[in-house]
Amino acid sequence: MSVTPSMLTARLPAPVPLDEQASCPVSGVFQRIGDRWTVLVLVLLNQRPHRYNELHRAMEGLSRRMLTLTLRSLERDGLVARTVFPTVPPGVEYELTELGRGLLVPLSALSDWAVHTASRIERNRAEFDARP
Amino acid sequence: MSVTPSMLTARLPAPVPLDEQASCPVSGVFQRIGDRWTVLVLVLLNQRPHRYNELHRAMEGLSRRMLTLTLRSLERDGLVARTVFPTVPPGVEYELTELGRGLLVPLSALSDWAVHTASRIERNRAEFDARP
DNA sequence: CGGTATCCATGGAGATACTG
DNA sequence: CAGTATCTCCATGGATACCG
Repeated sequence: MSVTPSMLTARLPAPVPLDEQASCPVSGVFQRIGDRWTVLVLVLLNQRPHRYNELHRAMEGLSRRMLTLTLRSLERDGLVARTVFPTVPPGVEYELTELGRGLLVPLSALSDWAVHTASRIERNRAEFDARP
Repeated sequence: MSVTPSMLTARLPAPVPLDEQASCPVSGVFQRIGDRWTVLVLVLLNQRPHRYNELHRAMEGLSRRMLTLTLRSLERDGLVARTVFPTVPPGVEYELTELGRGLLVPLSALSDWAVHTASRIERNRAEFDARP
């Protein structure tokens, strides 16, 4: 079996509300890459190209099914390029495209924010949870 | 009934993988605000403070239940401040905190990226879907 | 007005087994 | 090696009704 439309849309949250995306593009991006694995894959591929099983080994707890789904989705958007080497056994390499590398720029800014505010947020949560 | 821990954690994707967050802070942020509504609420509150039902009316398709969950989660993290006016009937206002406004900075960068690449990604998807 | 409690359907995602 | 197919579970989140 090849890649079916249902496979590719399976991981999307819901019947994507188009006007919401239009009114708020950020929301669209977040729903697109805000799952458990996508960002992690992007970060790994930003370091260097990876083989399929290399990615699988690098990410504890990620099933092959979800890895495939995640990679296909990224490939569909043109954020990741998939290259097959017709060797025996076959080898497949994944790497970021120019578009994908571009996404990592604002993502890095977000990462910086997360690192800077992590302890602050942790305190806020503890404080909130301790409230009557 | 007051706010229970289960209510607040209910919307989190899963038993939050702590070491993943540590190894990749971006992933943590995304899992935190990558749901359907959080970013939308943040954007609305960035325009000006809103009352509860004002937010509810502004967002088509958002149930009161999810609005409350979303707001509580943001309040817990200290991204949003909740102020009760002891009037009759009671009024509650939500506004961004300094921390919350800070988050909107990298979020804007991401938004710019999304706007700039939207058509490109749409083309990529159409192209991918048209492949044999 | 600003929530909360409960019930329930849906679909996201893990486990497992199979294939070119 | 690099996937795919199927089954299954349960958390996410909508609908509805009630409350201070």
